[in-house]
Amino acid sequence: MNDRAAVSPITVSIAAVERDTGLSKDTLRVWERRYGFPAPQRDAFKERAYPLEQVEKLRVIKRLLDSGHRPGRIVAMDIDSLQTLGDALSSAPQPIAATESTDLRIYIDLIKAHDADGLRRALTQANMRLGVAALVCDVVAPLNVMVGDAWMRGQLEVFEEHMYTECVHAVLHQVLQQAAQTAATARPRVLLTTFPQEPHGLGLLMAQVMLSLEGCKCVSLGTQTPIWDIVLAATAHRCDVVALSFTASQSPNYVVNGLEELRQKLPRSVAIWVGGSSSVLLRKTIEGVTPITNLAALGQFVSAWRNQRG
Amino acid sequence: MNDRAAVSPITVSIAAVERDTGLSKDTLRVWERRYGFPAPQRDAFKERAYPLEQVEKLRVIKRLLDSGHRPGRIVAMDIDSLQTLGDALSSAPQPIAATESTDLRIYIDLIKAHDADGLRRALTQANMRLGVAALVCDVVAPLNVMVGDAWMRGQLEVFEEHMYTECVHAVLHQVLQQAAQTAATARPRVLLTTFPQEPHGLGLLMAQVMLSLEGCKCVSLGTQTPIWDIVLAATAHRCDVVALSFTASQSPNYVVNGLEELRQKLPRSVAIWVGGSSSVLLRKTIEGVTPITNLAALGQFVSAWRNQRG
DNA sequence: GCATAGTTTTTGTCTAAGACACACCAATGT
DNA sequence: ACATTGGTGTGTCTTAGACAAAAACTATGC
Repeated sequence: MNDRAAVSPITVSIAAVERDTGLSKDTLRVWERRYGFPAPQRDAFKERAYPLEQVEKLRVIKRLLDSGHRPGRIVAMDIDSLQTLGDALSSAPQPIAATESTDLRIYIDLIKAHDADGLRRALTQANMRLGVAALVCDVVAPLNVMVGDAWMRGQLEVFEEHMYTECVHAVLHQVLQQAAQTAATARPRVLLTTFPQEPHGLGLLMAQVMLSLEGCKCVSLGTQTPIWDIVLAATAHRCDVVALSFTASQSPNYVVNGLEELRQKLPRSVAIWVGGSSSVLLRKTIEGVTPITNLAALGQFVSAWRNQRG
Repeated sequence: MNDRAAVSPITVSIAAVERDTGLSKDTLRVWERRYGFPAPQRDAFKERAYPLEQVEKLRVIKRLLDSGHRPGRIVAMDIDSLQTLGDALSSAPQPIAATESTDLRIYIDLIKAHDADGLRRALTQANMRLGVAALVCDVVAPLNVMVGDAWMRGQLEVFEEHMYTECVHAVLHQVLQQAAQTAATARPRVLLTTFPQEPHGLGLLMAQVMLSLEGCKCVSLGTQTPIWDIVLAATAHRCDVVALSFTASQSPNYVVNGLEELRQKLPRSVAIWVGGSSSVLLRKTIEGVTPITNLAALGQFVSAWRNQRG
């Protein structure tokens, strides 16, 4: 039926690689020309057929790219050097107390045991023991980082990460429900969403929890709202703040352009708050856009807003 | 700074059109060559600059494509003819009683009024009044269709649809929480997820609610799980059934190929149940894959499974 | 009248190399 | 110390043509 593949063990098409790695077809072809990697075989129709090991390496490269490395330096490196680079990276920025770290291991163990119920229960208990704010800032946030790292090192399967995300989602939704409903007249009114190519909603949900705690009125649009619709929604809901979340998988270019475009289309009276792990947010300052470096500090920004306009 | 645009009122790049319409750059260029539409202007760098009205028309075309029309017939049509086509389409398949329809209008009105709190409250009340099953099958399911249609006709903005989705998500999560927790030993154990290019999780959540009602043990991976990871997860969680959800935005080709691949990699003892609005599911029969035509009938499939293996 | 098999059309994706804007980095000049 | 310049890295866009896969149509046989 499908006479493609069949050249060597298992190979995948360029379209599949684009889906799996997030690198565009154009980029894959240009790297091949410039750096000699990837070096796909050709199938019966002379089209590129990527061996799985090369796709694996491309994923590692993508992850390193997201954390600040440049293609010219790393694309041609062999897989071992890349691994070393990755290890160095993930062990460096860990300002978490050792006791906390060991604490968090029990969650990782639950993920590895595929115990969704247990994970949900453990998170709910952490909520009761530590309180909502600490659950979000001291448990979920560092856990996200640990899970991301473990995945990059190949210690965690994709489906295990998915299960984790789903559990956290459920627990945070529950927390949000329990938190006393905010009055419809509360201020500031905050619109939460992400840009079109950002599918990760966890950061958004964490922000929504923290903002609700601070007594803000939150309206979430979920993920991937077109920029023009963000503007329309902010107007329709009479929002004071638009809060956006970005992960490192975003093209920095698009993030900056998008934010500038949004800033231009949105009335100056509406503030833009951005957070997440995308490194551009810290490197570049965009006029009229406030970067939120960590979730625990969100309360201060809310206070500042109230002082200025309340 | 950005000297692009500026040719005419407002134009967008080909990359932006790809994001907004879901049509690939290749497709956009080939349509231009073959059908004479879209007919983008050129910016200062001779790159394609699409006027907003053309993007709007492309979105309508995309929607018609998803519901079975073919490009050659509709791409060159003018906007009015397309609109007529769309109206004919959405009024035809509506086996909903008139009384129900008018009932559902109140939800649409709440969406139009941008009243997220009110919408959530109305849905929660419907849950108490009608029960969980009726909420899902008689309210949410037909509402999804109405919202989709209203959006295609331009009666609803994207952000309004997003708000609706987010509210339903929250309510269903809440319902799921309240439903008596299923024992860990309950059977069948069902794994819920979608294929990589399917971002819509609402159908999944509805199915999870219905399955939980029937006393199944559900494990959700959220959306967009790679096929290989579905196999790994099904094994790790010792699942009896893998349930997948598809919307019409899926390329039929990919759906069928993906299902065949999954069927091949998964042990025969694990059933595959598929549901959703993708028309291929009904047209083609795939060996070892069970199509679920409507949510209300899910219970029968669960009973059948239990009779056969319990 | 209708099923099956074979042919034609439609459609989206892939290929190739080149051009070029924009971002980054370093070395120069004030 | 700091602005300006220039080189280089990088990804996206451009072109037209080729072609596989799917859909639609046609012909044949019963």
